[in-house]
Amino acid sequence: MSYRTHNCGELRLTDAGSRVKLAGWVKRVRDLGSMAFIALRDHYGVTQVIVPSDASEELQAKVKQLKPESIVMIEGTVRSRDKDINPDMPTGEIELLADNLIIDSIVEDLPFPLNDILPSEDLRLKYRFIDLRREKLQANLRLRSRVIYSLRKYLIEEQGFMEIQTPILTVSSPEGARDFVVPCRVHPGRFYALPQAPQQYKQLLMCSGFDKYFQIAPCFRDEDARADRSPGEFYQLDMEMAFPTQDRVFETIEKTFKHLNEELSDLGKRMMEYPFPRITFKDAMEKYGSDKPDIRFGMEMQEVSDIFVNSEFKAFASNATGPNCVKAIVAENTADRSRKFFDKAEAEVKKHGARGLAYLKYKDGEFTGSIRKFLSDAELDQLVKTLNVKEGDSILLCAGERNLVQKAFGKVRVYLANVLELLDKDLLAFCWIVDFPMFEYDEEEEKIDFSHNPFSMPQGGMDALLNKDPLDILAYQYDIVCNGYELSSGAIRNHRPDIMYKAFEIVGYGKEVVDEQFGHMISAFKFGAPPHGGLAPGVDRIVMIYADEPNIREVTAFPMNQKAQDLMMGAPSEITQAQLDELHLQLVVPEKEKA
RNA sequence: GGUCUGGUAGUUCAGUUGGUUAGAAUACCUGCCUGUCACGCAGGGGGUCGCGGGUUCGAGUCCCGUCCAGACCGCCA
Repeated sequence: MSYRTHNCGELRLTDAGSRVKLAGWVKRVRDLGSMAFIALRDHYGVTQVIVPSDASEELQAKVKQLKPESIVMIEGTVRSRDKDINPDMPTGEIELLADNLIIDSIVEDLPFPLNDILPSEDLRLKYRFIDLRREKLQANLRLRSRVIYSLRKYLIEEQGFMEIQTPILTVSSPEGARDFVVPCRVHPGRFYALPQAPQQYKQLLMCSGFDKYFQIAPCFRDEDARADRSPGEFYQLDMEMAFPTQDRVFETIEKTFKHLNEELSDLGKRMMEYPFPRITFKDAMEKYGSDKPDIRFGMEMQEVSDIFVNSEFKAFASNATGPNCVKAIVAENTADRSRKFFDKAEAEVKKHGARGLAYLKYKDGEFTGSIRKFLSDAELDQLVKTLNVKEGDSILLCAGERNLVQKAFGKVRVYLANVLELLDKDLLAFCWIVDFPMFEYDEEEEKIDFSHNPFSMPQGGMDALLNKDPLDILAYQYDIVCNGYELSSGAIRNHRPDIMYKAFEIVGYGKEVVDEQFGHMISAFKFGAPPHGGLAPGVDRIVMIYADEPNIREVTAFPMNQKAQDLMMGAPSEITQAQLDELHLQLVVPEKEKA
């Protein structure tokens, strides 16, 4: 006995005349009276089954019982559809002439139909096992599997990496995100933590003498969700190399992504630039207002403060010096756009805290627009020259405190790209953001703090820590970005205890504190730590980009909702008093959270 | 923790200035139908308009509160 001889996606005209068995889900029944058609679906595709008018009464009666998503096994003969082929289906040239049909299960009415109109997300997530039957989700998860397989195969076979599993139950760390903690039966009052990333383990593996490590690593962070960020858990391609330079790390990753893109060539994505361009953190902020810029399109912010230092236009002159700035974006071929177009762009900067947005349209060699009358001819000439403005372009200008202008105006840049349809979904614009500052001034705490990762090697090493203004020191800290998504942070690590102590001293932590919080790391570094570094690109985000999905839940089999609940399984859930007792736990649940 | 948008039939949505018995599509049920492929045709059942309160002769619609969802900010070394 067998359930099937073929799957629902493989029969072709050459199979005509064969006797076959198919099994699957009833996608749809089209009952024409004495004859009926059944669209039968499985993981591989859809095949049309015909129950002819001369079929047995028993068979015809069974067809009447079928509902969408019923599970059936159907036996019959493959035949050509002759004139009635369906060119939109891979199996559209044939159909299965049924003579035997077994209903394995008749289903209840579905909570939502499996059509192109998506129901609310909480309903989709509650019945995820049904939602996952959609072709798009099946394709996304197949793609995810291909991505992971390709990365593993290439890193191991072509780059000499090895995959090592690190613990899921580990220790809580004071740095970074909030930990998920796990109580412990045999150690009352003590907790494991789930790893935010296998960061320390991979560094310790380098100290152990492994040369090139990677892992498709689950990571857990108790932080709030975004469209591109799961609450709770996600997967990283976690990597680390011994004795690398920053360039060597970049080269390894660039080759890995190039290979991945070749493996996925059927998806038609092309890399904009290879090797990936490098943009300093400072330049990224000045030009794009973001450390994860989408560089598929231009429209960089340009500095025009100097033009307005002595301007009669006080709104710009007052912002042209000191901590403030005036920046410009040239939007090509937008001089014919309506007032509304520019008003909406202004609403966008205001949403992000800027005071306003001025604009100038350049048409027939003349400027018009909101601030034309306040500017001198000399200033306009300089704008044209500096910005290389062409006939039909318009200039958007934003003035104010530099950090604020960068951020708000940068959002307008992306907003405009969307409105002007400049985003090519088949383009992969990878770039490296490099030279992150090691330290920054924390306004609230009124002290110097690490700006990103305290375990990155400062550029210039000990000499820089001893002799430079801390705020001028850069780190061997980098991000890899694609199409505006941060795929990963990474760094050449600080593997020298003396440099580590000194770096922590600058932000006000004594040796005792470092020893107490990072003792095992420092200890390992004292017994022969090689220079090492790496990064950890997010697997979910890579798949999102290739699947053209703006939401991470569309590339995850069983995602949680924004509030970090699994609506299907009901997690998180209460546990019994007996479980609490065994774990030596007492609960203090806030009144309003009680069920 | 905050901001914005939304919540009306199983599902997706419409619902005008507050005014008759809250509509459409789809799904579901019944009947008809021999080439459909989103099959078609005829008929039928299905609603605490998220919840609570208020204004009003009258509230899906206006006001207040509250709950839920998503996107964003904070947060994410």
